Amino acid sequence: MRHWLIKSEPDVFSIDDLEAVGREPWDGIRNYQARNFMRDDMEAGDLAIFYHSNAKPPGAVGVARVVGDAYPDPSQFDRKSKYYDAKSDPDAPRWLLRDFEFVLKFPAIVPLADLKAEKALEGMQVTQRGVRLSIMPVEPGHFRKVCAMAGVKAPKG
DNA sequence: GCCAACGTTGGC
DNA sequence: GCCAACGTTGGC
Repeated sequence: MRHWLIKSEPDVFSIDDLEAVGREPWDGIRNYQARNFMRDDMEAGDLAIFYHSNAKPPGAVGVARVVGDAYPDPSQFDRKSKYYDAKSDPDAPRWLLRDFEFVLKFPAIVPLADLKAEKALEGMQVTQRGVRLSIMPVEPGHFRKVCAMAGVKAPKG
């Protein structure tokens, strides 16, 4: 099983929103690297740290799980969507996504500043300057460490 | 709101 | 296929 980190702006879709709906298609990803992770490298059951970006403070707020297989992001064909992509061919969709389900919410946010300050998380991508991917892989040890910092037991895949 | 960093686009 | 211009991300 692999581990991931998924970013979301809480004003748009927060960990509380995921808890409320239970399961959510991760639509609107328009970056090829992030798409490739979802399409090629994720498997059902993989766990992801849910991260709030553009928040005060930004940081890790919970855990989600990959559900099911990759499939075309419907918003790319929706003319009214801000994610509409006129260049995507319905016969060969450019953007694929996965669904994520709620696993747990941390008792309190683990702020980015704390992640950066933690020696054991050295090299974790989200703490590195200039890394703007909205989906990125996380090492198993880093995943467990973030859960420990949050005061929760790392869930099993 | 600023701006550094990075990805994408498009002219050539 | 280079690279300048532009748009976006996201911390601060």
